[in-house]
Amino acid sequence: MGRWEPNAQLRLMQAALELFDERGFDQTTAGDIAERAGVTERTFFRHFPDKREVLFDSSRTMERTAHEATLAAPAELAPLDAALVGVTAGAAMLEDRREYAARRARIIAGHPSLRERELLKLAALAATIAQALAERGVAEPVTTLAAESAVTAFRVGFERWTAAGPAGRLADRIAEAAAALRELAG
Amino acid sequence: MGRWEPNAQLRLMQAALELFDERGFDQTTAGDIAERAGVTERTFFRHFPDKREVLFDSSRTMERTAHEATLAAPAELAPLDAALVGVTAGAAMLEDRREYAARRARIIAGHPSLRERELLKLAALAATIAQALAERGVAEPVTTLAAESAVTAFRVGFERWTAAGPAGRLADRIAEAAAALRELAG
DNA sequence: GTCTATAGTCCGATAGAC
DNA sequence: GTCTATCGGACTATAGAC
Repeated sequence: MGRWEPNAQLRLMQAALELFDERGFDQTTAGDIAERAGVTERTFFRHFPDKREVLFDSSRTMERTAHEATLAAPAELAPLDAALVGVTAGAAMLEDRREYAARRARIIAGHPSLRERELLKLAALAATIAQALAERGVAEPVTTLAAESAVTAFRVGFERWTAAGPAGRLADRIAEAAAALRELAG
Repeated sequence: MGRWEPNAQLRLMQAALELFDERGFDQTTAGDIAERAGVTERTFFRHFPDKREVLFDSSRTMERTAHEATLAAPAELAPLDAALVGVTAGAAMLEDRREYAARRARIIAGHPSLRERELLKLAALAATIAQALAERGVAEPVTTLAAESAVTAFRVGFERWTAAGPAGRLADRIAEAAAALRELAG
């Protein structure tokens, strides 16, 4: 046991989610979050470069996973299929956290500034997958088009997964969205 | 002639583009832009809710045009085709401003905060087109998937149009991207 | 850990156009 | 008189500099 409670970063993330939910993003200052987590405001900004970023820690992990899975997909898969393997692998870490994911998504949907940040993260995810496709020998503009399409399928699938009804698997919702996309483009 | 020079908003937009280009987004304050435009900082924020927005005035027009064109597209067109008619119509206002568009795109690409805002505008464009498709009687999730695919084609086409080589038409670059997207999905 | 600049908001006041 | 665009100053929170 050190001088401070451990896991300051995790405590900050939890405190932020609670406070944004309770009083809204604008009504929550970085100082408020730090206080609830038992640290100073300065410490908040040492862990997160800006106030919004505290909600997007998971996206780096997801990006890395998607990149690796896209690279590791069977060589005979077409670009779009490989990209879908990637996003689906990245999405796997959400399967058993539907309630948390939905709550977080609701907070993000409620504030344009958070939507912006989410779009940036999804664009980064698409860029990473496109990069992996390029490493598989796929050429532009197919890399970008396949990666963007896969991320679109993820987005639509995620939306339906969190929407309502019985849980089901996120991977299935993504596959359904991808099938619908293929049909309308074919 | 009134008390002030007219067209304060346009002057602010031009001053902002120049300054962002000359010294960069971070090194330019709202006060700097206002000064060059001959107004006060306070006036800047009356015209634009935040500093980034001064670069995105055109996107509202583009959105409206795309919405109308999607609605007015021949009834027999499939959802993706109608959405492509929409984005292509919205993109038409850029055809004779390639140099300006490329300069603006370069500035945006150079700053994450501006990329965020652009992604938000493109998401709004996709949402508007999806809305138009819904008014045409198309159901979810096809509305969203077709609109997102059309915007992806626009994005890739725009990128190639501004990239290099002889000018050519933006509409043609969008059509090529759409064709490539169809092929990889089919 | 403190100090500072910038973004962005709120209030009231003022001057011209209609 | 009403409407709209401007200005001036004070104020908070973010975020980065020292």
